[in-house]
Amino acid sequence: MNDRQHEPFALTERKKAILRAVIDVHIRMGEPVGSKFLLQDQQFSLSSATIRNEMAELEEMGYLEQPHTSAGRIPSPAGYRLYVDSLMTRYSVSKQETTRAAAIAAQKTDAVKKVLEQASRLVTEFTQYTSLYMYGGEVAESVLRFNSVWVDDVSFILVMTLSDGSVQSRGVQSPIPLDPDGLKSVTEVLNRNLSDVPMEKINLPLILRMEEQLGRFGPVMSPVMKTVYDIIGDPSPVELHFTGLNRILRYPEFSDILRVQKLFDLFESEEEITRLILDAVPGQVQIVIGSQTEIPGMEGATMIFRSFAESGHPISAIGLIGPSRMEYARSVALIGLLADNVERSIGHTA
Amino acid sequence: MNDRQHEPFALTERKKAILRAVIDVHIRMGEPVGSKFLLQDQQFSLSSATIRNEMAELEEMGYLEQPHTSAGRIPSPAGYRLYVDSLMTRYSVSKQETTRAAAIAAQKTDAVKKVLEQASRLVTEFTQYTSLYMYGGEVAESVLRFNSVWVDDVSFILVMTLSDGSVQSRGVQSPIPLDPDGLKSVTEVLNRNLSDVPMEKINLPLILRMEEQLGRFGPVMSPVMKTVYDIIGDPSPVELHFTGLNRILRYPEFSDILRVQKLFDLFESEEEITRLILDAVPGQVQIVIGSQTEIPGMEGATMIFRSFAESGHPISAIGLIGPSRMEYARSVALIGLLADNVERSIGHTA
DNA sequence: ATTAGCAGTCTTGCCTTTTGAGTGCTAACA
DNA sequence: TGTTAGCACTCAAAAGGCAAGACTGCTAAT
Repeated sequence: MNDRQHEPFALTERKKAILRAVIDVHIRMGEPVGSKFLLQDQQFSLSSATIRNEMAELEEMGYLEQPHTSAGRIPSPAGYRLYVDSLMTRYSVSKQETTRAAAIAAQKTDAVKKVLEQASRLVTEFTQYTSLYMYGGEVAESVLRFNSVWVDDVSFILVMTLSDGSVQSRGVQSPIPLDPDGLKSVTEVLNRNLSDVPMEKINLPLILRMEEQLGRFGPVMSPVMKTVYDIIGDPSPVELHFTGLNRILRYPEFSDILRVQKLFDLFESEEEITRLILDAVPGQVQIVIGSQTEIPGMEGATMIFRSFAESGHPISAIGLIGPSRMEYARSVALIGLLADNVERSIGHTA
Repeated sequence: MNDRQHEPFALTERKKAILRAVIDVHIRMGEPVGSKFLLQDQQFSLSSATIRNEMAELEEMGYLEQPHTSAGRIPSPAGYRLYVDSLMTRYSVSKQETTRAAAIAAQKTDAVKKVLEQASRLVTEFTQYTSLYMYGGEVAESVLRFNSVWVDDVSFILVMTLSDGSVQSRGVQSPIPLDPDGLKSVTEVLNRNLSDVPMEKINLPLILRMEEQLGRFGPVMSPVMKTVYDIIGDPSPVELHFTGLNRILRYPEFSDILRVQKLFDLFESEEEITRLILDAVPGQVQIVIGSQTEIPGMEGATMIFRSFAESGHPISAIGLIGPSRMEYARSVALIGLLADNVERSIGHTA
């Protein structure tokens, strides 16, 4: 219907070069970049007028935009997208960064959360952007084996080896006096009836049957089952943590308090960001350019992250959030490096 | 030396009433309050001129200040101090608040941190201010007793009952094949040599002696000692967590991005706030009016908190941070209520 | 296809003016 | 002696006007 049958512009090499230059400069300076400045900053064997023409076409193609008529150009979300997908020059991590990151893999603590947190701290330290980590409530399906340690007449320690390989222990108060032999039979009954039984299969008949088998030690079941439920019962909700929230405030695009408010509302609700991570393909660095999404509050911000999967779906992640005008190459490389090390570390424990 | 021998003003009841009124109104409106407005808002049987005189004297006494000559008065830090100490009208918590808060004490999970976190969430939900909790690295002094659970030839689980009453377990990989009897003797040696021995007393000669006692199982000591060190060795640093950081952005006194930056820098460093809590008297609600301290970034903000002590010194805390213009009475009451419940809850576990 | 030159646009900074809220002071009053 | 009405004064904040400067788009020449 539109009469303007407009020969679509081709993305020539020269256009690419100019687009890259514009984005590079904008990332460095944070301000709209004009044809004249571009000319003297980067070396092009062209005149400013030609660059102006090219920039006008790049704008029509949707890669650049103009805050107002008499201003320079800034990259559009689509421009950033093209940039990160195929324009930017790779960054290779420094020796020092590699070494520091390796420390994550070195410590093989059981605690996945600690590893993620440390990685997240390093992200902020390296990049100076706000970093985040998601920690999925990795709830074991079932208890593989029960062991117990006798403490005194009314208390003992229940040690549970879980289906995910981890080990949890809890103190249990017994409502009746219990000698070491009694405890032994309790443990046996638990192993016989509950080994590798998922939570949803543990029902009242089963519990009653166990109480019966225990005879006079039956009353012990009540606190024991409470403890079991505590361990494999309710899937603790996904956690989302941020480090270096002050960092994002340093950028002029977030000098408007209203924008910061919206961004922090987004952080606080946790929901949107969590879903973003859960929906993404695990194992590779993702770049989400805020204004390309429908997520309120993400305008002008970009999130880079990589998630870690367990049996197929993402369960945890590390990443960063900064202005869309961001050092992409470096950020992507560093998230990749740190994620590699996290993966190695939590792989070790399994 | 100063010739101006100025009869010091007395803090008459009328002055108190006016000061209270000024602060009440300022808390509600957020703007400097003038004599005329005060008159029509609250009912005084006085003229605006009289109030002006009184306010001028209150200013000279240091309780009020004037942003500029032609503005109303705002409370000074000292004014707020007087207000919270003796002027404000008590707030009594609602039935609903009491009930909700009681849920904290109800769940007696081992995890102190979880309790603090939940309390912190409730603080924000109730008051709509940014809340925080501090969680002190409660490191046990020593291991009271070792128990072990045999898993397979090369791995076992070490269960340690600590001096603070808690129980920790860790999987250990053995460098040499180990049968159940071997594990038993390892455990015996540990109990004989390390029971209730504080970290600083565990030195190389002691470890060597144990290896000797173990004979061919000596090599097991290395991973075991690593685990022990992991549990009682390095005091994990004090943690400080915030909830509802977006809340503070809603107040006009924090609409200036520079102020917000400084405040968030303060949050991020954690050091100053941690010390504030550690230096305070535990067990009672503390009110720290930012501008009365030397802490950079606290200007215009007020922190209300209560800490929990263990053997005398503060180890954890919950609290909130908001603008100095804050609903003090309600905030204090709610922090008190929630802290009571936290105390009850973590008391139960001990 | 490229470029020089120029008119046109729109933000930004700066200065001045106006407005209005609130004060302090003086003089009258109970 | 304490209280009040009235008035001149101050100062921040808002509104308006003006000049500077940075870029652009377009036209015409190369």
